[in-house]
Amino acid sequence: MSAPVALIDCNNYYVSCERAFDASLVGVPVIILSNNDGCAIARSGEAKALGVKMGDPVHLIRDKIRQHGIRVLSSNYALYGDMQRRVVAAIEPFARDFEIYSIDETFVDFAGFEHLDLAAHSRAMCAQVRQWTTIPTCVGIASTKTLAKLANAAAKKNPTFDGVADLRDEDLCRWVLDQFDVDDVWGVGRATAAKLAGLDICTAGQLRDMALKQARAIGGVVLERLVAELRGVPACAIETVEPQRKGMAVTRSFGTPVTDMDMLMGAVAQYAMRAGEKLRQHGLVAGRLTVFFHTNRHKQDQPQYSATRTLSMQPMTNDGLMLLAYARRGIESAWREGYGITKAGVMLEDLIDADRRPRTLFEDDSGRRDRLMVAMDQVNMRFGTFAAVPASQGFKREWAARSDSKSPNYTTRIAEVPAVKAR
DNA sequence: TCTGGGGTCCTAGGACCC
DNA sequence: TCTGGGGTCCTAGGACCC
Repeated sequence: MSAPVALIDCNNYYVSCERAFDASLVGVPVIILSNNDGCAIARSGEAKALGVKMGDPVHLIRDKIRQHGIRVLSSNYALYGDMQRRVVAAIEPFARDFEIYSIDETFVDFAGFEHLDLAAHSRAMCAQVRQWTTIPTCVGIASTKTLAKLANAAAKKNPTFDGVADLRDEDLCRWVLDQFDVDDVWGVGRATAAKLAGLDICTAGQLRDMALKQARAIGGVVLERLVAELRGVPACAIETVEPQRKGMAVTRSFGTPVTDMDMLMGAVAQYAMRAGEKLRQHGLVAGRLTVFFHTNRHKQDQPQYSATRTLSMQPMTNDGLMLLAYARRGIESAWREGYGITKAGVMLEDLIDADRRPRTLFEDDSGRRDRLMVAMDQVNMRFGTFAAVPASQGFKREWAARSDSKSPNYTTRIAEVPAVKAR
């Protein structure tokens, strides 16, 4: 028997974060919108019960929102990111080790804890998270990460588990796997589910019983590993050290279409500067930059244009103004008049640690540019994003994404911290 | 008027080399 | 007239995740 693995997952995470600071959101249907206030990306239980689906475009559910008085909020990532820090701090004392898998999910290594009643231990962990953050959580325990994901889903779905499902019991595991559709399994998406349906494999239990060879034939090594995991044979370990990242991106949709190259340049200037900031935060430099922009693909009756330019950067850099210069070249070479551009972005690849950066013969080693970047980071940190920007970015930002109903930065900006009044 | 953003991994196929 | 086989590296694209 392999060591127990648990997945602790926050319920309706973004909504729960908002509720922590606004009691009027408790007990009523709430949805959180994607960037640009485009579609619903998080829903309270009440909103799910009203039939709001993940990814529903908000303009298609206006009637439902009005009819049921659904509360609608723009997303507030500064808040969700900061709350995650607090959630993880509450989990930490209960785990031998852990892997932060996403903004609302953490895998917990329970190796060496087998002598404990792990369900009780997990409930204590959830109680700690709730006390420190008010955020409700569920836990799934199993012998592999894939089974822990399903255990967690079972704990959320079936009230008899009371928030914690332990699938190390084989009979219980079989019973639960037969309850879930194959596309509920972690790693099975639309394409794979369709192939499996052709073989009459429709439940997680049937997928577990599939021949490994056949799994390999239709879904490659990924599906083969997945079937092994469903059988309780670990094929993916808990990653407790954060792996070196391979790329990063800053991309946005525009609030209104952009038809002017200078205006596009303004948006991309902001993304390039932000990308440089992210590189410096992670202590990295990049060797390759891709800039892209395109028209609205949902409107096929309008003229479509999509462009991508990839440039290799020498020397490798994390200097925002350098990134901006490369991005500018890409845009100038790809720009065409006569289109309404609705999205653009800057992506960086070939990332390595800044202190392992290969030196080139003719570069400026004085460090002046590094100091400029440090200064800009400090100004923006202290006076708010966009306090110091290159002139090409402009200050009007006509293209800025919509964010009409964002909650305050309760925990990350001192001016917006909620005040508690004594009576 | 109105449809997100940011990642990872795997595979196939071309270029190139010996 | 006849024209190998195998390895590596890189890139683009698909699939999936939250």
